[in-house]
Amino acid sequence: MAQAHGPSRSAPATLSDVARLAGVSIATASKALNGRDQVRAETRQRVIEAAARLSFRPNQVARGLLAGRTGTVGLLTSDLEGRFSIPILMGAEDAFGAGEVAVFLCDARGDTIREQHHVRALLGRRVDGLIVVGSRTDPRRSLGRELPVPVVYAYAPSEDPEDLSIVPDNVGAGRMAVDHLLACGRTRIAHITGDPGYAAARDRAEGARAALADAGLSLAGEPRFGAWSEGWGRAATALLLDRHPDVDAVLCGSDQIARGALDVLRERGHRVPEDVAVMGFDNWQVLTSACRPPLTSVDMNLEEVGRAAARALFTAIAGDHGRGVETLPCRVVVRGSTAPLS
Amino acid sequence: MAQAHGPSRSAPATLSDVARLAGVSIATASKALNGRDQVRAETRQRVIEAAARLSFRPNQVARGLLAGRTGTVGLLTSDLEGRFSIPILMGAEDAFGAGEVAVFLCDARGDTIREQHHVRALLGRRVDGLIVVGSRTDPRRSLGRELPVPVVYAYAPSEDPEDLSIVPDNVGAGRMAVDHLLACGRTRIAHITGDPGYAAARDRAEGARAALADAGLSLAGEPRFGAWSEGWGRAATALLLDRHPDVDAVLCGSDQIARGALDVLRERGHRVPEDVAVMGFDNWQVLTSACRPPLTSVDMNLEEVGRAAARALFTAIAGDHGRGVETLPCRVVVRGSTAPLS
DNA sequence: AACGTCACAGAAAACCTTTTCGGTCAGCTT
DNA sequence: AAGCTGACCGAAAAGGTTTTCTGTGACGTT
Repeated sequence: MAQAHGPSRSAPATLSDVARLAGVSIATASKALNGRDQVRAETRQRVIEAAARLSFRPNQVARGLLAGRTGTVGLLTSDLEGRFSIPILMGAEDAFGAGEVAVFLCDARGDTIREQHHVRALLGRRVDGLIVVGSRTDPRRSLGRELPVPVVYAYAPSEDPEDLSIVPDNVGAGRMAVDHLLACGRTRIAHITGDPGYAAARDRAEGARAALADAGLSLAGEPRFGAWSEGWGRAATALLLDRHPDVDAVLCGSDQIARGALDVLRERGHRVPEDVAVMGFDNWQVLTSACRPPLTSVDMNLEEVGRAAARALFTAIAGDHGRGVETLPCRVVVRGSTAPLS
Repeated sequence: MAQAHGPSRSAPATLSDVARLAGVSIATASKALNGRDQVRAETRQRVIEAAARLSFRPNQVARGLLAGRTGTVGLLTSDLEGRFSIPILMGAEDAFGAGEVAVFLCDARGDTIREQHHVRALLGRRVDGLIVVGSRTDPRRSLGRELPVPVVYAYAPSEDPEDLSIVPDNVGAGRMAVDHLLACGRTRIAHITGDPGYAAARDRAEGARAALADAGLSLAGEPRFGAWSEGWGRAATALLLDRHPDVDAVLCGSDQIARGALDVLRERGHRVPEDVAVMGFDNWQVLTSACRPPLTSVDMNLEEVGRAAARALFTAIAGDHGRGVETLPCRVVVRGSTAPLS
């Protein structure tokens, strides 16, 4: 199966090939192709044709060496598997791709050693900047202030306030969720959420509480912290219904938890959304659309987080450094699991 | 918030800085650091210390320009959002990272124009090779034979048999699934699967049929093609139970379909796995562990597909080209939804 | 003392592009 | 005819590293 011929592997054409074919010097060829003046229109045309014939593509490596900027950035994720990195990565890739910047992808797999290794490798390649994507919104160790290139932290903020971090506004997300439920006329709202070790869980709960307080209300019972799983969603909902049979809304800390809640509600004969409204967080398409009824959820706008991080890195590379933690708003996506009380 | 000072942005040390500090010429410094001979041990030591003091990292850009190989590859996905690309990407990143190769990530978003654009950009950066990751196992258009670097197709094979493609063995996966159900003593096996426009659906069905034929059996009814959704899983299972109330196993074309099937079975009072065994494909953790009972599923070994693609690209870059479609075996992951008939 | 050998260090070329600066030539003015 | 202007083109340097080739001493041999 293996063999050694393969397709044509001729070395790509260089500028001097183009120049030779067009009968001009290298310098003239460069000027002609880059739209600089000092070149007669007719000469320029000859060069352009020669370049086309050889399918010449300027060597970005050489250009990078000369310019001191390579037009590349490193994107360092700590956990590709987790589903939060992907939309951020897509947003960043999108924003950079438009700006002719190429992205090196590195996955540290949650290992600090590997992360250090990747940082060194990326610096060796003279990236113009770095984006560090975390897997949780809890603050993470800074890469340090002594790096030769700007760094932007996305999703997981840096512990160092001198660094620039872009994160979704989880507190605001909790507020928005409760505001939506209040707008639906719900007043007995319970909150079932995930692992209290996660800032996301605490922040969302805090936002929910604050929004209720603003309305002169409070949660039905304490927030129920547990795990980010359907199993916990089911268990906690069962308990909730025993203790507070009159709830008219369950705000769940994730779509998975919400899915579990929906299943138990349905099994126990509660109608959603007529009797009880249910909401989740993350707006994870596969889950929200598989739920019965489809799940209203708060979208964390992660793709926008990625785009914003990319833009921030752009301006930092241009010399204009930001600092501190910048939060981005989320948005409620309404589906069948919430509706006004009739 | 924005401002212009920021951390130290001194240009990284160059080899000539090191040489000057060590009091030797650039050439000697290079030889000392790269372990070549022609350098006295004492001199070498001085150079190494100087390099450490300046935290010198050789400029891979310059090295790449000289060597003609950049130590970079392009990873071109057609659909990052879809969950199949990610494990492949992780496997490839893993295999390359160990080999000191850096990966450019590009997402074409299913758009041919954008794909072409990315290919050109990557070639301009003089990548040593390309991996093209598809979102479906259906054959896709080749990038062409005239590219100056080797290309390996992963997941979605190239239409051109001269190209090298690495794909999971969906036919084999169908066989393995049925073999497992047969080993559990099941004989009345139904198959509910997804969109018949997908080769994955057809291949798995074909494998299932072949394995049953080998055992002198056939499917309970025709394979039920539909959509890759829980909704279809529910609907098809309801129909199936009406038509064939005596099935003792349902092989589902995806974990989502299987989840729908499980829900309907439970709602109708069938015990899983005692009365009916249920299996899915893809081994999508979030789903398999959220199911009641946890779902037995066929893992497509996508990470291994990514690793194999990376290895194949490695050897292709070394000049040893493969061709044709190479299939990789899958594996059954047994959980609570299948068990021997008692 | 002349020569050869050996160990080591440095100069320079190569990789490819961009940019600066100097040079050539036609055409024009005085 | 001499000088000037302006348009155009090419030589060369720069960017950082690796490698080849050419020294340059020290030392040992004849």
